[in-house]
Amino acid sequence: MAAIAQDEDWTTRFTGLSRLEPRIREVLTSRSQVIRVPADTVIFGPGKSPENMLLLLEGTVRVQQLAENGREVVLYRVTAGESCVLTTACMLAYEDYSAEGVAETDIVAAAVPRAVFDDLVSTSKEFRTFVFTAYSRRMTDLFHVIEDIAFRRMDIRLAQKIIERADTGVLKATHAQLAAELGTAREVISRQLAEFQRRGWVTLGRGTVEILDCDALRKLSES
Amino acid sequence: MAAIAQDEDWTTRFTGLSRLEPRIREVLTSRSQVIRVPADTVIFGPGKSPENMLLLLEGTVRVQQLAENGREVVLYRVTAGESCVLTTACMLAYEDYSAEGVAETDIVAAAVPRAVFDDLVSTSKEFRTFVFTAYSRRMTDLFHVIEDIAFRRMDIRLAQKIIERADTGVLKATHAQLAAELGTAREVISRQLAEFQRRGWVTLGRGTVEILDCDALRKLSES
DNA sequence: GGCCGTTATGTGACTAGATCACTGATAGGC
DNA sequence: GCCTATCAGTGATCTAGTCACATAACGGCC
Repeated sequence: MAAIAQDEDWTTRFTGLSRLEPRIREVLTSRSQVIRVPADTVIFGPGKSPENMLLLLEGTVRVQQLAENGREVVLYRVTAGESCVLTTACMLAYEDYSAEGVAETDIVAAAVPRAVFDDLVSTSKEFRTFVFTAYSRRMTDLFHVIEDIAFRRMDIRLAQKIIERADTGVLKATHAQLAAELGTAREVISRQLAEFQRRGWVTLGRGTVEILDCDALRKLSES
Repeated sequence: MAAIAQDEDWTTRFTGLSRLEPRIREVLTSRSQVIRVPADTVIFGPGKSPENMLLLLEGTVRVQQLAENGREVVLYRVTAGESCVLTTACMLAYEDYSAEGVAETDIVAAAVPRAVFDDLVSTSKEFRTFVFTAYSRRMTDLFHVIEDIAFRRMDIRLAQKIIERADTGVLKATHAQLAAELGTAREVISRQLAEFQRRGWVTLGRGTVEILDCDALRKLSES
């Protein structure tokens, strides 16, 4: 996670933008602004549509759906090198959505103004492909979320999530946070984790889940 | 639902395309082909990506998610005057999706070849807006589906679906079809409908649900 | 170190929903 | 009038979500 140099050509950090014609690259870098946003900032959400399309250079944005009763579910994450299409979506059209994007870490992003975005879409085939690919990927992500929620068992989903988000072998998250990830209730997570611990797959601590038997978790998550 | 005249300018049927410049309109109509597809045809799906973007002139396309265990859930419907963005999505990029689109009725659509689509996106701001609006709308639809599945009770969702799909006061659908709409099991629907009938809100027949008390259903669906 | 408010987790009882394995009912074709 | 789909009803059982709590661990602060 290298820092961004002041005049670095960050376009090369995006798969899909690497082969832009120099002229387009110039437009993109010169007419957009690199911004920094602290962790936990709400980037967009009901009643807060951003002016710009964001291209994430560093950090991750968590996009989640909120329900009236306070429960949540994570839809997808935007990581460095990806664009936040939802931003584009509400920038260009529809506003009636109930999802919000939150900076999960401190963030560095290129903010591309609406007009520049439109210009680039119309003049660069590469950029068009980049944008449409981003849309498709998100759609696909949403399909997977729907499939998971509607048809997969909680234990399987939890095992999967633990593996996915525990890079070091220890996952730092409370049961409540995991519940919000998966769109379920905290008690459900507590009980499932207790069961995993009983089987010797994990050790639980306050705010942590330590993986003992990754293979067992993986096996469950693939069943 | 008037028939399509052979050389009709169908672009006016689409909100968002009505103010196209004549040159663009000409490109769109002359370089795309009006096709007819019988009901129940799979328009796209895993392993079947179409060559063209479809603009629906008549009929509806049901887009649904399939699970391995045979269960399904309806994601959204594309109606006359809308475009099938998923088609665009898989046309332009990503292929790994598990949703499929099925002609729910006989269909008349304008098939816009990939090259023409790309041309139009780059040359017409109106067309761009049209495409992005379509994407946003679908995204929003998916958010609602997720919210429903994750957080709303089955009885509420069923009441809502009955009202939504029973234009004449009688809904023609089997319990299994309603279950596939809502992503649940047939038995769950049968029991819920039995309860609605017990309360005097509907009368059930083989393959039909007749609404007796629409207000009661609406009240439930809004709670 | 002991006190205290906050946050995190544990647990029982209950309701809703999903699954399984059936049975019974009805329409339509012959 | 019979046969065979297809459609609908039902009990038992399991998983998941809800509610109402009881404990337990941490992080200051005196």
